[in-house]
Amino acid sequence: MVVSVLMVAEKPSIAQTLADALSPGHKYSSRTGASPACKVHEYEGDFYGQRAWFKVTSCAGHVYSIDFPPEYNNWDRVEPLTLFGAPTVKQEANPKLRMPKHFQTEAKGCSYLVLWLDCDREGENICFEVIDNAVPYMSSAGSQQQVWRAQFSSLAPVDLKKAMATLGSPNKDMSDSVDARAEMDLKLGCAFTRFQTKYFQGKYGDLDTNLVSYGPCQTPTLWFCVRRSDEINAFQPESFYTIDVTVAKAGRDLQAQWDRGQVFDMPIASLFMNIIQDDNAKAVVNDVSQKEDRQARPQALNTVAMLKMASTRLGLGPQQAMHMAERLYLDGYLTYPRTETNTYPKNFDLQGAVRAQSGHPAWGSYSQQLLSNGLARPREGVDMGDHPPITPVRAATEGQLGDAYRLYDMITRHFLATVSGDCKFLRTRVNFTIVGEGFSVSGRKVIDPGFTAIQRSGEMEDVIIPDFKKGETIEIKRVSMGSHKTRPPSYLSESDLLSLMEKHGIGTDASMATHINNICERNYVKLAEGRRLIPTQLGIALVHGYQMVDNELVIPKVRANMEKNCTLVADGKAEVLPVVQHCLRLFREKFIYYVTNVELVDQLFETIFKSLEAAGRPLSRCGDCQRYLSVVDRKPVRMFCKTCNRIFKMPQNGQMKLYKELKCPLDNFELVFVANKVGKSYPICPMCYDDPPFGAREEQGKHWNLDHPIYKKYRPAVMSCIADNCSGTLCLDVDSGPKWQIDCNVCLQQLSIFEDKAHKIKATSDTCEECGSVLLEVIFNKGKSPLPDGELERKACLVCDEIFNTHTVSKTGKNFFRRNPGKGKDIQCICQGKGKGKKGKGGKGKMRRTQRVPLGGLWRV
DNA sequence: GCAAGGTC
Repeated sequence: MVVSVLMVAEKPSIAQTLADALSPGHKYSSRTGASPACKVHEYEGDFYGQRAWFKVTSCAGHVYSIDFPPEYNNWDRVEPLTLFGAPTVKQEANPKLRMPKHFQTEAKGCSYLVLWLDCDREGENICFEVIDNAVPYMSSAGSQQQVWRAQFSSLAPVDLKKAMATLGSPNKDMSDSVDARAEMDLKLGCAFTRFQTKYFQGKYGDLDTNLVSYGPCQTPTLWFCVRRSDEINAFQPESFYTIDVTVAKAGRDLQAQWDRGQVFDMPIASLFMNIIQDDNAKAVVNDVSQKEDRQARPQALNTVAMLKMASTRLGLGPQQAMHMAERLYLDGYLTYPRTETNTYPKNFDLQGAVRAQSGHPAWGSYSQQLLSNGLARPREGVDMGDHPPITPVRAATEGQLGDAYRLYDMITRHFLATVSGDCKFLRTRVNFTIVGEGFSVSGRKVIDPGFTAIQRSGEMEDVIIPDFKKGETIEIKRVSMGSHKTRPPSYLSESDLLSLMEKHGIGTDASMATHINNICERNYVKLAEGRRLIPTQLGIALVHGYQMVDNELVIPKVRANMEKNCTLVADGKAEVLPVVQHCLRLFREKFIYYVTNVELVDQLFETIFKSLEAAGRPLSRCGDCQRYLSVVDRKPVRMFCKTCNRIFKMPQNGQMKLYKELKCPLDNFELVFVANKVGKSYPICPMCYDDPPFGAREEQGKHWNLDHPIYKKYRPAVMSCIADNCSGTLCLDVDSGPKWQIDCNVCLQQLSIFEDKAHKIKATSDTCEECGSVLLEVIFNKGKSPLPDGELERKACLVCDEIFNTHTVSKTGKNFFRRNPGKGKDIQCICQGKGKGKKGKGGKGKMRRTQRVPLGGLWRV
């Protein structure tokens, strides 16, 4: 019997590597599965003594990502503090890839599942995402273990085969630690980000960011930049002095180095100066030494090293470099670009990789030379067991790669450099004394350029000096005292920042570039010349603000502590729940403290940014207070009412003007015209745009021009809502007759009038004598009136629940109709005049009739 | 609209 085995890798390229390594004779067929991204490779082989049909496929990273349920994603209605205790849901990380479906279909009929995900915590976590989708659809494996985990430390065929022979089980603890980290990151990141964003955007009109974000990785990343900027600002320059001696030999002037380097005392420097300046002073050579020195060939490239080099040598930002490297990887030019390993695995085919370059127009001959002379043994480094260092796979020209060629060129030259010899050079040092003070002149001559022949930036220039002999006297050409000042350090470069992040464990090889990009995008730092990161006033205010409130919010320790706690979970020394709860409780406290002390941060913002009021320009009238709303034209574009203390989100693109001074029929706000250069121009109501009426939440942010169906459905502004604390407007649903319904456009309270009976209602200019509310005019159909006769006009007060007959066209004279409020209770009709009620009980001239009030009468529902 | 982590 042939059993089926499903094997799953972390990404498509590894599935292919697996099939190549494990299928007998490299014979396998490939097809597309339910996911457009992940192929399925199939072959027949042996699985622990059974004949088996193998299906090798992959994920594309995580199947799921964590988020809040939709109801928690409304920034206006959810208090950020509640996020700490909010539930979370797992969503498909990329629904287009249809990964769950992919595993469900491939799992059918399989008895065994072998998980080949990357051997790190994230990989372990993805194992369980796969298990959740696959196992319920698999066939029984009898008494055998059904789910297996391959543990491999390299992707070399030998290692993969070894892993296949020694399968283990997935580690739930490691997986749990990832869930723990994800939940904490989500909750505290979102809580702080939402609070800060709303707080500062509600106060300032010229914040130059859409989002005032906080995160356990991005915030410490910013902290590094601000700390350096603080150091620069606090820097006090100090004077120091040098003795600059120029000697001459063979017609050449040579600048000598003073053995003391520099002194910080002016009198001392002058003293030496006086001694040396003596007319009789002589420079006598006391030593000439020559030493062979070498510059070591570089280490193999891992991600961080590549990003640093791309930044310093190519001027490419980490994010940009990462994208290029990914492209080159996907197109088969490079090995996987996300790796921490900077040493080649033992069985890495270095020869093959060099041979692949031997036909290249720029470095083909160099590669051939390397091959014929023999490759140098690469330097040792760290093997993290994830992926080999970043290495070119096949040769490519500028024509093939376009823009990305620069990066490819850098990586390939670097690769060739790692298997080239060291750069050897001869250092010559001539020591001489002038009245007992030591000086020297140095020269350098390259003996063997080694790797610098291919890695241009490593190139060294010769410094040739004439020959000197011990004991000889040299001519002193000039002596002077140099006065200098110590200089502050520079702003951090991208490369410096990457090093710091790596050192402090902020982010991963795959995410560091994103964190740096984030702080740029949020306008916390600006990229300056030499790819240096200068914090903006916003970035500085934020970091200094955190420091004043709670320094632990911003220092790298924040991340380190979380990681430490997650490690406890991964090592099985702690349970997920208590760890997550502990950390969240801690951060909840920090959050509360931050919120209560945010004024400290705000003090810093105050000096930098303009208040909403100062930044806005008056545009249109508020529907509630009839004063002018102001618009803040910079993003996020918003309007605000100073009097009502309310902010209205507005469309982010387009010029805003007043629209014919027309008012929104629903809420009386003056309409605003949004003029777009591209696309449509349209009028909107600030209120309806920000908070769509009648619960049309899903339409938030959409255009609410006057053609919107909701404006046709409702006859507006019947009167103000009668609910407590509601400023809404009661609007008549024009489609609802004859069972007329009146809805509040804000609190959504629904009222209805005279089920089945009323013909038409509208607002009048009369008010109720008792409560002062606007009275509605209610017109009944002839014959359908609860009253015996004809067509009546009445006015109704929604607040007092009363209806007044004001006029009748019947012959029965003046009627008065009153109703006792309450569902199911009787209403009474008292006809005054000469009417004749069917069941009239009153005497002459007075008629009484009772009728059961239908449910859904004239009271709140 | 938010975090950080995978990868496409």
